[in-house]
Amino acid sequence: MSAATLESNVSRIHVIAAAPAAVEAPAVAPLKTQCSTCHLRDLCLPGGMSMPDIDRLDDMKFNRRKIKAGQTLYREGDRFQFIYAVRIGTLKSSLMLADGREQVSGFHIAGELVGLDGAAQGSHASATMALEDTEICAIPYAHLTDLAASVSGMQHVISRLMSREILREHSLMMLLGSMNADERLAAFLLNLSQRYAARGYSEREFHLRMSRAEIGSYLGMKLETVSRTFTAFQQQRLLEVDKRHIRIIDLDGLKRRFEVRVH
Amino acid sequence: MSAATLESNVSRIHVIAAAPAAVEAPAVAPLKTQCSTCHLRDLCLPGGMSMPDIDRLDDMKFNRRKIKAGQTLYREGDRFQFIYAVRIGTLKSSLMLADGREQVSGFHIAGELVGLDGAAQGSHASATMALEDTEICAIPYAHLTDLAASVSGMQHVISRLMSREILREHSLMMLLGSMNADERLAAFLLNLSQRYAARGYSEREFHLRMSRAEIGSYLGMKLETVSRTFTAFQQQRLLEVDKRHIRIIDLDGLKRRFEVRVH
DNA sequence: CGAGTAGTTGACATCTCTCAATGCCGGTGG
DNA sequence: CCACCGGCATTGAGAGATGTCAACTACTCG
Repeated sequence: MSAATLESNVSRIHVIAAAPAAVEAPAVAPLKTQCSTCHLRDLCLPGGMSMPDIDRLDDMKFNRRKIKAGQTLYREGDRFQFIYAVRIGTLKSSLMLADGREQVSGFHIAGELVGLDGAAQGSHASATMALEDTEICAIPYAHLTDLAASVSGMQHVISRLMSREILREHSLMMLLGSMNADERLAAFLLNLSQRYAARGYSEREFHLRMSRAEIGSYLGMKLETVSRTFTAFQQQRLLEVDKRHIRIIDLDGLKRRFEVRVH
Repeated sequence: MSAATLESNVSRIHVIAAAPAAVEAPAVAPLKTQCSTCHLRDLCLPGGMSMPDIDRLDDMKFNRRKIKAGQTLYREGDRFQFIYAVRIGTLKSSLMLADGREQVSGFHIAGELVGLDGAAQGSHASATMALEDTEICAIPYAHLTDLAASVSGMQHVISRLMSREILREHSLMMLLGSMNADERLAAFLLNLSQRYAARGYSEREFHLRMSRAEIGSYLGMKLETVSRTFTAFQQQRLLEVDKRHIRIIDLDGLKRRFEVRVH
């Protein structure tokens, strides 16, 4: 059921502070990862790259880190050094208004990349924290751009990643700007469903890793409204909801209620 | 007053359909532009680049195009070939929901870049049209990425542009997700004010190029609410509003009402 | 001059928020 | 082992903000 338990026996290393950008692998290194043998390679950074290009990625041997539930990967204002690929677990990114209001800007699951927002000003504009015990690959951004100079395809990969992030935010803008509560929650659930499906999990049954308040912040509504909308969907026999466990009964019904390509 | 009339005597060429990506300049070429002599160079693509790098940009000799008010630069689904730098005028970009609902995703003025959203999938995700007679530089994206392979700084420039776009959208998400009507309109006006100021125009007095409905769509509210909020601001002596002409009386008051870094 | 578009304003409907009470866990400590 | 506590979720009632519909004005363009 839980993605976290499926693979939680991987390593025991905790690197919380930013790791030094060591290129040479020391004799006894922290756990390193190669893209070519990663089970997420088609979804993640190397998606769409040619084998020789992926080999060049392998040369970089990315550091892995574990982040416990509730710990932050980076905060607003932190120096931008890495982008991060989620291996296992779930992250949330959020923005802060001066008066403390929070806006969740995204949830990230295995195979997704986080941290691209830092490239514009050299520091992160958002904060990102783990919603459950999570493991990531830290990809030194400078090395990636170096690689882009020599590997022709890499330039495109970076651009595509960023552009994909722009598209993702487009969808959220659409949602926040022109949809009501029902449509927002339906869009959110359908989007999650698709992303789980793409990773081989059930598209109809999953466990939410975020609270009602976090969903609400992401969707621009209050937690009570999220809760009421869940109840309404349940009464309309679209879903079965038990706290954070969701079972979609009528997927087409949900889609009919709202058809949009999110992400 | 109007930026359009200031410089409308530039050229008379109209290229509406996507121009062929002609690299070799024909004997009698359409008007070409060099970044190094452009009055917008500090705000636009070459912003922050070194002189030798800008010289490389000059070699590309971008085509200019004029777009009349109401005409579109590209539509959702069009092949992604160019990014566009606004020289004169104003553009709006928008996204479409299946049922026809529109969400304005941005307004673009001189020195700003448009079209980056196409890089992810090779086709544009949004449509962009001119709100007044507008002139742009068409920058062939493929040439830009070619250049990135040879000019070390160019890779960073592209990434920074995209990341800036991500930040811009962050602000809009913040706005749509966690602000009320007053705050939205205040943020919108302050943002415009800053952008005009950065271009040497008045930060206190300007002419809106977009309708109430377009502002509303951008801010996630109905046109009537936009209108009422304008009236309220006027009654609070924050603004003087005469249709699309805005004069900010109490800039600090507006900021106090809402402090956020947008764009 | 007439039609059409854009903007404003009013009255009312509706949706979402706010505040408050309650229930349901899971963890902790007596 | 049980009582208690804190965090999360649900639900209700009422308030407040924004949307809807409609009327009216001012302009612009033919």
